[in-house]
Amino acid sequence: MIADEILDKEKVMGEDADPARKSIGARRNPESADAILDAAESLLAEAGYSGFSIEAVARRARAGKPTIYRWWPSKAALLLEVYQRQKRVDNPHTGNLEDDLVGFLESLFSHWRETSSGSVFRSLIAEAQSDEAASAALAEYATGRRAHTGQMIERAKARGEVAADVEPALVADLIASYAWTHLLTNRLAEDEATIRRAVRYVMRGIIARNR
Amino acid sequence: MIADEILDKEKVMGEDADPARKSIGARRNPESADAILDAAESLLAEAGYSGFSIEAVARRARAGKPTIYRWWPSKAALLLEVYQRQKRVDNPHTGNLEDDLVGFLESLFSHWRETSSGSVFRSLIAEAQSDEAASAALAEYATGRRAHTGQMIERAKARGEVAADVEPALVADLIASYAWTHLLTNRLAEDEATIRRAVRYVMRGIIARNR
DNA sequence: ATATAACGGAACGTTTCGTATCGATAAAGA
DNA sequence: TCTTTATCGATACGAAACGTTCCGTTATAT
Repeated sequence: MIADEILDKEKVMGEDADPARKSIGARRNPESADAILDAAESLLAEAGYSGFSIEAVARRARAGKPTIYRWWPSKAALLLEVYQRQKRVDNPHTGNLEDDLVGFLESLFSHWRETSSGSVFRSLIAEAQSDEAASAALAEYATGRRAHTGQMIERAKARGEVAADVEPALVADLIASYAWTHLLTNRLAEDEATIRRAVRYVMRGIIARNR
Repeated sequence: MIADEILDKEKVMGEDADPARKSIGARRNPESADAILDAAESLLAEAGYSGFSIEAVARRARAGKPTIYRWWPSKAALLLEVYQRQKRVDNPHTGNLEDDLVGFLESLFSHWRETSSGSVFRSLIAEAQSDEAASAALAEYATGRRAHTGQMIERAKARGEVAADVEPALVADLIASYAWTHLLTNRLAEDEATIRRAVRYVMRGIIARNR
């Protein structure tokens, strides 16, 4: 087919991850975009949300402000992509729900502590208070994340580890809330024992009695 | 005593709520201060954190910006006082812990929904991401609030309603986290049944078995 | 080789923060 | 009654950041 060559080139050059882009010729320079995202991420890691401004990002990335605004319509959009680019914490599956939940929270906390991810997420929450798009994106992400954790509980329920009348989504909500609040109040340094005790209260409430 | 008259006058005029004030002659005009706080609160109620700026507050309160900065050192400080001026939701005591917790969450949710309190609190959380003082104040408030809820659980424990090995502070943390997260993700409209189901999971985990 | 388009840099207008200066006003003391 | 003092609103200011527009350059695609 004739279009193949064009498609190939577009694939190589474009990395067009955003299907909402209108103009045909519009495509990012991957190097430039990466430098901008890297700069934004490192600024957030160093100074948190206070140090995050489009101009500071442009300075650090040696990019022009118009370049940033060409690809990201607002500060919130850039923040959002930095956030989405980060690696997800995946749910462990040890065969024991309590260990799964504790392991999940521990790796989430350490991920938030040891990378820029915590700062980015806190900034996104802050931005969501004054930006509608960020608020919607945050809500959507939170819903998806809860569903993911819910599946972890669903599997335990299938194993008979969890009582039949337990709603995994609600339990996942409790667990996720615990994590969020600790992030927002600078209490990520909890050790495993504390986390395990908190999880145990939830566990005792949902565990199958007839074992 | 000789000092009585002077003290009386200071009491009438000053309403010196801020002991950190340095200059002796410095005291707020209560009417002016109230107008400023009212303006800030109504702006937050109408447009949320987006509509909150010192200049907008000054315009609405028919006050000068320097007047605001004379009494509040920063945007965060004003936000904080608006927040602290709001009425607290007090913990019910029905003699049944589950009813207490559900009642507490319900009245907290409706208070956040139906007054400006929710907007103010969300704004405070946002501000805490870029202002150190707001962050410290938020952390302090959160600690105190958890302790308050913890006492509710402590009472139930004294009644024998809760297992002996339960740490009230940790359970209070779970409950408060649930509330915060729902505020931040625009999920305050939950009905009583949903809240009760969430609380029930916690309850089942902490309830005394030997009843 | 030429047209296209993204790029960095600079400048612009706007908004907001927080500060400084000014004259007016209202209350306290002599 | 007159003077002093402190607070008030108004206005202007510098600094910073947002988001936009223009320009000359560089790199890509045909």
